[in-house]
Formats: sequence, C-alpha cells, structure tokens
Amino acid sequence: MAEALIDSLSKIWLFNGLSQDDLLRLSQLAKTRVYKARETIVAKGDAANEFYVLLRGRAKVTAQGKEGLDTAINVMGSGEVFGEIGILDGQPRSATVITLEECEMAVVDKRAFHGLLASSPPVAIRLLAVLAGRIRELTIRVEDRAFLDVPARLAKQLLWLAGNHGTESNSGVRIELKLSQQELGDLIGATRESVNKSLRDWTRNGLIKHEREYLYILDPEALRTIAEGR
Amino acid sequence: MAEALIDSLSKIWLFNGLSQDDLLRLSQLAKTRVYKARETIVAKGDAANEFYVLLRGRAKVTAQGKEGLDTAINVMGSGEVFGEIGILDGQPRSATVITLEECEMAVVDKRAFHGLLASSPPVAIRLLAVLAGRIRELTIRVEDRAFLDVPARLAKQLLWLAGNHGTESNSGVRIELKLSQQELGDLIGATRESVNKSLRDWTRNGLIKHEREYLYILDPEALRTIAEGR
DNA sequence: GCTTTCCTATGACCTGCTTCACAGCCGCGA
DNA sequence: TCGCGGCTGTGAAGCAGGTCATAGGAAAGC
Repeated sequence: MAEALIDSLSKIWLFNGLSQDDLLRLSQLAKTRVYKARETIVAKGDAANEFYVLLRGRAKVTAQGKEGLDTAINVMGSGEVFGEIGILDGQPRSATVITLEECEMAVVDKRAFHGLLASSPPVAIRLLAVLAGRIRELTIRVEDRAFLDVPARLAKQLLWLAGNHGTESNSGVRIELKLSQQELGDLIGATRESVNKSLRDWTRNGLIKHEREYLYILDPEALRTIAEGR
Repeated sequence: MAEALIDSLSKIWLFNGLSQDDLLRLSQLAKTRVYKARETIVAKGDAANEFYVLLRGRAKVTAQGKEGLDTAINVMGSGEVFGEIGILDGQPRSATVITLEECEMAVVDKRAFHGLLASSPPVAIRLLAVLAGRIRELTIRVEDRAFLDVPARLAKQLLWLAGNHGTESNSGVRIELKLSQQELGDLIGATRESVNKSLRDWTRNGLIKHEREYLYILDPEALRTIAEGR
C-alpha cells in the first residue's frame, strides 16, 4: 500500500531529486484519493489548502466567468501536478479543476508542502521549472487566441490532444475524447457550433473520422497546415 | 557604487530573504546596465543566458507572431524581474521585452542565478510566488480575451495602468502613456482603430481626457462599469 | 526650413463568429 | 415505454470588430 504510493510518487518528475527517505516521508504526508468522472476537485475562488498529484486519469483546468460561461485552460494527464499556485501565494484558487474520467490523486496538505519546499531545494527548483512550463503554455495560449482563427485553434488543439493523450491506431492517431464539442470550444475560445462546423468540414474532406467516443486523425499533415493559420 | 546596487537589490521583494552577505555576493555577480527607450532587451527565440531586475523605468513584454503581428503580455515597472523562464527551463526566450523609456537593470548571469537558487531556499520560494503571480495574471488575460469585448478589455487595461503606473492629479488619475494606440491594442488584443474608437467615445462622454503624452481618467467609476462587461 | 515618417483620426465596407432557433439522437430513470 | 435532459447537427441572421482607404498633425532628420 504505502510502497505503491512511494513507487508512484518516485515516478513524478517533480520528486526526482528526493532521497528514499524523503520519499517515504512524503508518502506518509500524502493521502491518495479516487475521484469519479466529472467531479470538481478544486473550484476557483475557494481557499487553497492542498496540492495535488494526478496519478491516474485525466482532468481539465477551466476558468468560469459569470453565468455558466467557461474557458478551459488545459487538459492534464497522469503525472501532472496542480494546485500549487494558491498554495504558493496564499490566494484563493485561480481556476477550477474537473475530472474527465475516474482519477486517482495524491493529495498533500499545504503545510506539508511548504515544509517539503523549504527542506528540499531540488524540489523547489524542479517546481520552478514546472511553473515556467505553465507560463510558456499560457503565453502560447494568449498568442494563439490573438493570431489564429477558430479552425486553426481547433486543429492545433486536436493535434495537441493527439500528441499528449492519443494512441496510434491502424487508421491514424486515435483520441479518446472525453470532451463534448462544448468543452472543446471552451478550450479554444469558440462556440459549440463553430467547433461542430469545422469538425463537419474536416470529416467531409477525410481529415478526421468520428466514432462515438473516439476521434481519429487521418491526415495530420493537413491539420497541421490549418493550424499554422495560413 | 557597489553600495548603491546592494541598496537597490535589497529593495526587491524577491531578495528580501537574503542576508547582508548574500546580498553583497549577489551585487558582485550582477552588472547594472542602462538601456535607452525602445531597446529590445531580450527577443523571443533567443538563447536565455541572463536574468534581469528592472531597477528603474518601464518595459513591455510582448510576443510577436509572424509578419509584425504583436500581442503584448504585460507592462512592467521598477522592482519587477524578468527573464527567469528561459533560465529555469533552459528553453529559448518565450517572449520579447522592450523598454518603454530609459531603464536601468541589474543583470545576473544564468550560472550565478542558478547558484543563488540552489544556495538560498528563501529566494527560490519567493521566486515561486512570483511565478505563481505571473500565472494568475496570464490566466486572467486568457479569461478576459474570452469573456470581455474590446471596450471592456481596454477599460480594464487603462484602470490597471492607472493603478500601477498612474499618478494622482487634480483632474483624475494621470497615466503617462508611453504606449501608442497600436501598442495599447496589442496589449488587449485589438486593432489600433478599435482602440481609437473607444478612446474617442469616452473622451466625448467625459470619462477620460487626452493630453499629449498623458491620459487622465476622469470617471473611474464609469470605466469600471464598462470593464465589467455589462 | 522642408521632407519624411510615424502616429492619430475617422469613415465605409466586409466577414468570421456568435446568437438564435429548431430537429434529431441517444441514454437513462420512472 | 415513454419522456426528459444532454449532446450533436445545421441553417438563418446579425453584429462586433477587423480590414482598407484616406487625411491631417506632430516629431525627427537633413
């Protein structure tokens, strides 16, 4: 039980610098929890008291505006961590995280997390790199929203999903879409209808194929061209 | 000379945790440089070898797309730091930084910076908080681009500038605009023309006043309402 | 001083996307 | 089995904001 958690944690890049002892200590401080699909793990505006390591499953990061409006920021997979921001600056949660499927997480209490950072410089430095990566992604997101039109953004998002959460299959890369067209739209800042239109066009032209939960990318090259935004 | 730099650095929040000794050491590692207005300090895509502390002046962070397209990300003032991202993850610079006026900077070499992080946990932890703040700002920027229309974004931006770089005057808050309408547009993801239109409307309605380099916010309340996005 | 260049100013037009409206489908609980 | 809620599919219509064109002013260089 405990060994399993140590093993899982040791595979997280953030904790690579930790000694066996430290890992053991960390695993004692962390609790694991399993969440069902479509559960809200942290909600924007809440007090931030915990840090999460996503051990299994996928979850989306979103930022709701008023009246049900929604922009998604990211889709995370296993091995990724979240919840640091609020812990680090003591402010309320900056975004909402919702599971897309059943997820297992290691949860570390705020104080334990701070202790870990203070006592283990390598972890702090690795975490800095993680945050740097987040800033890069967000910067790109801002740029894309400014420079690319809806089809380009959608194509880019699909390619990203394919690269990060897709599996090779005999007819192109397969993406297990746990996202509705609405959510896909939120992710790129577009409406459900616009997403539908692009997907329809591409299906007609044989760039993608659509089968219940799955979406196949048949012609990644063509999508890539679209994603460039001409 | 050296004392002046130590003094300046000690006022930077990031370095608050440092002892006098550490500060001395840091000040020996850092070089100060003065840049003219409109100089490019770091350019997106370049190799990242230095970390910067903005001691005096203002600078803008932008991300160019192809063919002169431009989105600005932020306007920084004295006391702020930049250039960490590339240093932390070893990747090329993620954005371009250009001075808006004459600026003085303390420049720390990549290796010295890493040494500082490794040897001084408080600095690393403070830097984590700085990055957390950046992520918050960027997240808000993504949200705003999604939820707010151009006038709302512009109003918000002006209020932000007023709060962060403005000075109280007898006729409202005065902003020393070192930004052209084009740049203001870049900052909020809009065209020069749209910015002009909003500014014109607001001038007509007495919300703002425009005088050569300066922009006065006469009716912050009204602007705030617009910034809410209805 | 004059010319060039960059910025502001302003209107006409065009269009990509959103909004709205409606229909069909699938799964699921009563 | 029926009805309801959530998702996809599709078209019509409207509009916010971008593109284009044109002018004037102010600052910068020669």
